[in-house]
Amino acid sequence: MPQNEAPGRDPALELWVVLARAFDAVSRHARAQVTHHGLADAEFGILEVLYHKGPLAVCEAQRRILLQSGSTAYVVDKLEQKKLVKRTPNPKDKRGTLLVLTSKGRGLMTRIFPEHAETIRRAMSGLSPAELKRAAELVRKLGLTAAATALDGIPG
Amino acid sequence: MPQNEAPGRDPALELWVVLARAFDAVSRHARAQVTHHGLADAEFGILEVLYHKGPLAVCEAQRRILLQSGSTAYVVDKLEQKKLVKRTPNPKDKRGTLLVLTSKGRGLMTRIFPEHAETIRRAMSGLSPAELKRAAELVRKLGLTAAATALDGIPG
DNA sequence: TTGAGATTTCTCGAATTCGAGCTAGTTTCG
DNA sequence: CGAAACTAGCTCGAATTCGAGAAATCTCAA
Repeated sequence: MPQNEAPGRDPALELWVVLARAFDAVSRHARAQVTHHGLADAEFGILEVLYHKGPLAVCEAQRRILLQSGSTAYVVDKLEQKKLVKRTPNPKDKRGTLLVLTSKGRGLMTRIFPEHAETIRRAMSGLSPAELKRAAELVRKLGLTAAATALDGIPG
Repeated sequence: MPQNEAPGRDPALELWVVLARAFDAVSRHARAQVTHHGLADAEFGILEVLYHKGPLAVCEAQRRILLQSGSTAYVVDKLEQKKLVKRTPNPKDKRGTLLVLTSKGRGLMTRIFPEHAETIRRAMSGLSPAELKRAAELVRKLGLTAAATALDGIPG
């Protein structure tokens, strides 16, 4: 049967395929580690950004974890129930809410973040430091330009 | 306040962050295009693999779309309801089911796959052909080694 | 041949995510 | 000032995904 242009022929489609696979493979490592501590991926994402950046508006945290606002509200609810973060009014913007790590949340991150970093390092140990660096450059450029390209224009 | 080792310092963590962002950015393009035709991402994934490889066992299709078996059954149900694929018994393995594109399904893919390819190409147009090739090499290597690394070993 | 272990596929409930739409607060600028 | 446009964050229903587990079949070494 005549195979219509195989995706492997097109460099962009090929990269798309390997990108999805790599993301999935590394995700599994990250998820396994994080689940191990009773956290969902997105929960860990929020905690991590607060841990590294300090208190943030919900919308700022949201941008970093790549979820829609409805999902973010759901995740923040969970974290509040677990007493890992607290919502506080944002004095700079009365629309907004500031997310703050509780001491319980900070303690948890202090315990598990190093382990998380080690998990990612191990998952990526197939690339040499130079390869990691080069890959990050290229993939960053890809992400930035893809994000900057208009979503709409369906050709045809 | 003292910022604990910023993720930007660690090449592996850095790549992890940009990888997730790039995947997300390109996904949005793919999703927008595919949604435009009334298909979910995973539905398109199944159709595409059948379109390019011919009839496949459910488990083979599943491996390529990176979903768990429960989710795959759900997606295949949807596609059957839409009369885009058909489940047929697998003569080689009585446990299994073979997925076959209907003519409606093949017609749909013939119409929209070229557009999909163009969408991906456009989303990735920020990289030169040489960069695409190099990125694919590195990211493929990353994905393969990450997939081959044991999931369990939580250090500590 | 046989039986332990692996594979394939599905079901089902729970968890997560999306997406649209709403309210309230903010910004822009004539 | 004041209207229009935008932003922040939420709710809610629908869609999707996961994860565990069951049933059928297959594999392969003893």
